[in-house]
Amino acid sequence: MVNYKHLHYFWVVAKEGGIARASERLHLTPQTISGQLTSLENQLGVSLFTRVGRGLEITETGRFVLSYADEIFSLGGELEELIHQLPASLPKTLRVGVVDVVPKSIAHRILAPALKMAEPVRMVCQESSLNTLLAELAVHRLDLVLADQPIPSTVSTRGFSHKLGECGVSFFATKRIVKNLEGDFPQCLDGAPILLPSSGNNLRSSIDRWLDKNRLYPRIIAEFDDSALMKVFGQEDAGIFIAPSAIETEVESQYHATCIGRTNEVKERFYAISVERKILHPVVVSIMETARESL
Amino acid sequence: MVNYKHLHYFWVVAKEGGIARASERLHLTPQTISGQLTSLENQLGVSLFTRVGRGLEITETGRFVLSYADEIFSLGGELEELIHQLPASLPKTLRVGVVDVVPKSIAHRILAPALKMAEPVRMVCQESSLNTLLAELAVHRLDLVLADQPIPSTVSTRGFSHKLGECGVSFFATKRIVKNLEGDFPQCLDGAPILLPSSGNNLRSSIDRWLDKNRLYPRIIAEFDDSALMKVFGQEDAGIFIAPSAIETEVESQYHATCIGRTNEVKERFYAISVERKILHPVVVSIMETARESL
DNA sequence: ACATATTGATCGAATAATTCGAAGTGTGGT
DNA sequence: ACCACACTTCGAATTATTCGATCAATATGT
Repeated sequence: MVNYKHLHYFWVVAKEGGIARASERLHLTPQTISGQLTSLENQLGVSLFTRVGRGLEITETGRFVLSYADEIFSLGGELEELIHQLPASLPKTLRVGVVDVVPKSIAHRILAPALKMAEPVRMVCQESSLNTLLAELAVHRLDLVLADQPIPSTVSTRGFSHKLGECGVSFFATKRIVKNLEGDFPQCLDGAPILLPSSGNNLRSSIDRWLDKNRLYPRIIAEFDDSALMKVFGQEDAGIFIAPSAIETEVESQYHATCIGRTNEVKERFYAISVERKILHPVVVSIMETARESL
Repeated sequence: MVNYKHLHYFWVVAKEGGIARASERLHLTPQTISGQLTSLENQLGVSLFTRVGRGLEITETGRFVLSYADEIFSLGGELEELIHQLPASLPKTLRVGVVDVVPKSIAHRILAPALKMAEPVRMVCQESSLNTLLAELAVHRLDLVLADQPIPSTVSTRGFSHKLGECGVSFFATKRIVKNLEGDFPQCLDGAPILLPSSGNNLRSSIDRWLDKNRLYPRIIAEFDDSALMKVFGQEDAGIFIAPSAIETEVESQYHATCIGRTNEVKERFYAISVERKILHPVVVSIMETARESL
């Protein structure tokens, strides 16, 4: 571990161009700084300065270290400067990660109550894959992750999954696609162009099983990590696409498609993942309650 | 001054989500960390965590501090990681600042020898105003500044100016401009369109004095901080422009202009400014020697 | 060439900080 | 009610930092 105190002395010495001047600025005696500088060199195992004449000259390695020290102590200075002029009471901020397969309207429905609370809440949303988000959650950069599956047991991350609800899935298609479908739902899916979530995804596995059971073999046009992107492709006549039945009407109006059928044999489930077993964050508590009602 | 040791403990506690887990990772007892954390809060004058249940919850201020700590200690880690895998002998790097009024070909002529030395030298050039460059020089981010004047006495910067040489100035113009000139040099300058260095510049003052003495009142079309930009305007028929006589042929061929006359009454001087009175950097030494010969 | 001021390095003692053991408080689970 | 857990407080032991005294090297001025 680098000693930041030593590094700081080094930084001042490098910027002041000598121990003597550095000692004035730091209100320390030169012998102190000289000693600490030598400690730093020993700890790092590199030489930072070379004596030349009666002064010091920074080495190339020293320059490299200096460039880092510059950034580090600029940040430190900035922190000190800003910490006191922070607004007295920062708005409560809720940091949410949304797994990208979770439909945006579902996410909105779940998160909306947070914004309607008595005390003002600022929400910061981030969208990514489950693994990325779990990593962020682990280091407390997120308060909550919205996912379509509980925390996988293969992941070593500490965390607890809270089921928010589940619902069946509906199939959607634009008029142009519907026109070419033969037969009723679900038989019409056989041989039809379809857009699906990527393999490895939880919902995808369920759908695959269901299609298989019903001897339906649609033509897979494309696979998506992001459900919104999938829907946009669907809107552009790329193929049949899927969404939770709970948001049927939103999908129909937003993407100009019609629901061609639904099943309750495939369930899409939604989970809130948090670090603590017991939910502490008051905003999260209210989210969980509302979610359980509305799904 | 923030205590980076305390800040580091805070960082680990925040990332691990508690003092107990942090103490394991740091191989310290919880009471140590608890104490140091309280010191940090007192020093900063803000509260970073609040007790909730039997654990800690980070405050909004804490989150703010955490975001800085994250960057700071990531940089520190990066530094530690990279410091040992640095190439054993980094190429000697010479950081030069060139004041923008100094013609590029002059700068090249002065700096070229550095690249032809026995040991490999990497050169990093930066172009800006004299004041900006002197500030960089003061904090040892530059080894050398190439300027058209010695270090101004009004500036508090420590530093020493070494005269590299001087030469007269030549006047250039494109064919289209020459065609409209009346009389011989220097009378032809009177009333003629001219491009000049900005006011406040050293060379500019000399030129003004010289023009005045000779009762020449050219029409000043534009003023430039950057001599290269001025020449480009000259090339595009904007007016007569000026360059040191030493680079007459380069200017003529590069900017498709002809020299219409020269004077030795206006001298352009070039200086190398360094922090130490005695030049230590071997590369700089060789630059100075060659420069004195070639100008 | 010499004295002198300036700069950095080394040693050991005084001072300041960090750390840990022991004991205490409050909380949550059974 | 009890115990296990997480954080605090207090005082003593340990460790790190700082400074005075001293030395070595070098540049500057006479």
